[in-house]
Amino acid sequence: MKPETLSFFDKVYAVARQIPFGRVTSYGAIAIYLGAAKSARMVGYAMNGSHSKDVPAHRVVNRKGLLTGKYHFEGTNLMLQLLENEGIEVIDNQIQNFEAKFWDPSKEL
DNA sequence: TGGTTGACTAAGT
DNA sequence: CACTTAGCCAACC
Repeated sequence: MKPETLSFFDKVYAVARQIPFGRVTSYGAIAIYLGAAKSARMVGYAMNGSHSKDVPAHRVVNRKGLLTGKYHFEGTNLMLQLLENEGIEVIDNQIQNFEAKFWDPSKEL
């Protein structure tokens, strides 16, 4: 492989695409998996371009399980709907039983 | 080339 | 307990 052709963003997309159905992860977890633990902000920043990618951005939330990025989706409830569609209960932008749904790429990938 | 940005996180007030 | 500050760093302009 030639990682040089893949920007940090592309790596983020690659990991995000591998998030299992019905599971979620955090920006920081992805950053750690990519070897840039301090670049959690970059992961979120990368998701800005996820619109044109096949990236399930709705499965990526902050480390509290809060849907901080839901306003970046088209509607106000699209992200919430997508999560609920996967069997994830979300109340007030907060994923319920978040720890059970959490998927850590550095451990499971 | 260099300053600004931000879908984060942890720690402090 | 809610808000603020600071650190972080790759992409963007």
